[in-house]
Amino acid sequence: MSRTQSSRPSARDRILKAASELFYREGIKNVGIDRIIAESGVAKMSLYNHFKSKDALIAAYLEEYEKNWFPSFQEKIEHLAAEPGDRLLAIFDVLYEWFQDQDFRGCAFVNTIVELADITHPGYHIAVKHKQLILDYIRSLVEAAELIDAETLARQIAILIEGAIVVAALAQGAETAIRAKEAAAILIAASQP
Amino acid sequence: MSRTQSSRPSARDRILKAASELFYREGIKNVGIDRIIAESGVAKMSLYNHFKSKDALIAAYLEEYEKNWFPSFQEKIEHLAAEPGDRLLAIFDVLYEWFQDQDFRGCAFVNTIVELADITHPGYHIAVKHKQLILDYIRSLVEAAELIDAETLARQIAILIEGAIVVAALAQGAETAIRAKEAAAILIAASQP
DNA sequence: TGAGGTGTATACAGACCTGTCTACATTGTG
DNA sequence: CACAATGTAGACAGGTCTGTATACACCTCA
Repeated sequence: MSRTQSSRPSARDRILKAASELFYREGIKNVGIDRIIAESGVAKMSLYNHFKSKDALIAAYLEEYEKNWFPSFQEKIEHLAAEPGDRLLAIFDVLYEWFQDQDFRGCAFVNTIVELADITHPGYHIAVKHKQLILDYIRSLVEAAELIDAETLARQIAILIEGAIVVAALAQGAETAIRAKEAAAILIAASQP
Repeated sequence: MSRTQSSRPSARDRILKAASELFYREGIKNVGIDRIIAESGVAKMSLYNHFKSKDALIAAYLEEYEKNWFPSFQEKIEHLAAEPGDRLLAIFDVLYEWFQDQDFRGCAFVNTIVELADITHPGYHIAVKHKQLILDYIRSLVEAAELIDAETLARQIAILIEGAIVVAALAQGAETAIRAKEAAAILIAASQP
């Protein structure tokens, strides 16, 4: 697994970390294998021993991203609010934090799909699964809040989330999250039974 | 300008047409110059006589796209509805049509920015200008409809539009436009003076 | 001590990509 | 007709990219 004595992370971990940062910040097609091995301080053969190809590395990058992103997202929301209705709104406070990150550059999954432009690439299904997971979580909150027409409301909130991410990334304005939150509040109020 | 006798479009027009289709459908980085000249039936030197570089062609592609997209968007909306409040909702009917297009693959400007990942690229400013134009148009409709807090409402509707585009592109579901329309109607109703 | 697993360093093959060069064909205009 | 502008065809230089091959170093465990 990891090196026994040295505290240095394993080659695989360093590759994934470097690939994640570079792929997200500069785009998949703009980052070559040589950049990744230079950044992670690993030999090229080590990379190809751990990952069959660049496409496999891309898929691993998305899986790694998902494994970290969603639990962290959910944890932050549930730390901010206890009631399901409040948690729906807290989503946008978490987005607000995220948008303020210096390196924020939109959704890694959406960006990757745009760059790949190929629904047969393994990364496509990981991205779709990711969006499904978020939608399921929103729906569970909407249902727990006992709001009417849960499916529609959940999907509308998902639209607000995606829209806020795109607008914030393009205009570089975190306050987009606040406007989206106000819009979500109005939709939720209109869905009271 | 154009060929006098033959009805064949000029080389420049054919290049732009081929580049637009290929760039949008397959992504900028996935389409090489050779593909474009093959598709447009033009010599490579003709392309480089009309466009200084691939980057210049990308910028021209975005300018061309903008020149067609927004007037057509506006025209369709104003054909569908006369009152400003109705036109705000008609936006989403136009999106619904667009999403059903076989080749729909999201917003060309957003996709290009994601692929370039470089705010110094000339294409970046064209894309930002495009989004500003849409926001200005929405704001003018909101103001004409005499709704309160025009700026906020306009930006919220813009968020719904961007979100609908992303969700529809990812899930390949045109009905996303209808859910976004219902959400917009609720926001508009809440903004009645 | 010696074997095997893991990582390193680097060269290289082969594909592809942008952009340039040269030589030739076509067409409208004075 | 002759000239200039425009387009064609294709070779090619120079760079980048992915993925492979080779030779060597280190560490662990028997």
